[in-house]
Amino acid sequence: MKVETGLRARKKARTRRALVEGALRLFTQKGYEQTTLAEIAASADVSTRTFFSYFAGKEDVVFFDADDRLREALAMIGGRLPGESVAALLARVVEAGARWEDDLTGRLATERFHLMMAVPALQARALHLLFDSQRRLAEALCSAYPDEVDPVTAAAAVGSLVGAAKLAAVMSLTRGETPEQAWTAARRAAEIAAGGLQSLGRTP
Amino acid sequence: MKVETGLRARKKARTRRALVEGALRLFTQKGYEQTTLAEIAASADVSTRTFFSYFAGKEDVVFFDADDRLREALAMIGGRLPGESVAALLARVVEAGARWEDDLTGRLATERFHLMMAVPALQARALHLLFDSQRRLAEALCSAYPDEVDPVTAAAAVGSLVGAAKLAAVMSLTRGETPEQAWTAARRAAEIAAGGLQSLGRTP
DNA sequence: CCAAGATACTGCACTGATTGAAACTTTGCA
DNA sequence: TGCAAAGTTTCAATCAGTGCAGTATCTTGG
Repeated sequence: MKVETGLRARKKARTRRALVEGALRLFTQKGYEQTTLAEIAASADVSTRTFFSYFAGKEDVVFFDADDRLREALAMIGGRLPGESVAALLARVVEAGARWEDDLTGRLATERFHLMMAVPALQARALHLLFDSQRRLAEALCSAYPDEVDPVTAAAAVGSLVGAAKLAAVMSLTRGETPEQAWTAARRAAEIAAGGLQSLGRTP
Repeated sequence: MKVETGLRARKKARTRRALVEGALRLFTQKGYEQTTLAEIAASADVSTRTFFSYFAGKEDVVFFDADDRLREALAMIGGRLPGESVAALLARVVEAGARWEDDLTGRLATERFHLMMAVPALQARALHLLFDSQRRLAEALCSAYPDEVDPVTAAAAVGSLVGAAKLAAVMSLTRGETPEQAWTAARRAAEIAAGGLQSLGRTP
């Protein structure tokens, strides 16, 4: 896993970033579907055809950092602290995800939220990515706790936590709340999920 | 909500069914992306344009019964038994979903599974549909338990249960297990999620 | 420093999904 | 029967995505 450093690699990185920035700017300016690939490519001074050697499709530009984030989460699970419980580990992973910062990510996070809420195609892509991530996280969890966690348990743990958090966050945003409130809702939902549902529906 | 019965309505229903059957047959025969809308339309003796007055897109044919199933689930939540706990109600809903039968649904369930596992576009659509359903189920849950369940709790309950079940099912299928085994995995995952994750990762 | 060889970029043609508009046909009903 | 609504078809246009062939640009071994 060596870090590329040649001229070629630097140029690629610059173009990639130009594509992301241009695309996100255009998307928020004129709307996602109103923006054509030709315009995005033009904004980064490459041909339309070249766009596809950087991203597999129009939607993927928006999730340019998904790979890195997943990689980080997987690394955290792989390097779990000895004696740490599954719940505690997953809590750490979620927390790290919430804090993720990055030149682009930080600056564009809010716009991306709005885009995702507004554009069905992006919602679908987001869910798909998130789901694939869950699958890989669950697998990693199995490997990290080979004696204690079987595949179904791992799926239950990851799916339940992420499922609860995601739904709570989106519903919060749909209700018109701020991204901060959404994060709070997500954490609370994750806690509820972690604690189990048995007690719900009878006033405590 | 009256049931249409005229010639017009019967004809529409017949065409719709023809489109679904033709599409599913072609999909499993030659593959999803290898099948064009023109072929699907031809298989039902309508023009390509007309296809779009029955379905919003190519992917939607595959999920022709999603609406009905959601409607049923919402009705069950709306008519919850007095005194029934959230967990018990949701368990009933899941169970009813698992038993869903229908001329087409039953016959095509397995093929649909295979398609969904194989075609990314369908996975994405499925997740999106499922997510929207979750959102509406959570809202219904809020209304059904106005005094005991706030939005975040409802999201946590639905998201956690569905998230766990879905991930477990898909991972089971990915592992090459049968649809029956996948259902079993899903139920077990849902139980684990319902019971909470606190205890995981320490040998019981 | 230079020639291969590998990579990346471009233009072009083409398939196929999706949409809008206008003309036409069928069905429901007075 | 004859009109209006609903449903279809035809036609044209847009745009995402893909395959291909040729060109331009790095990287590397010598």
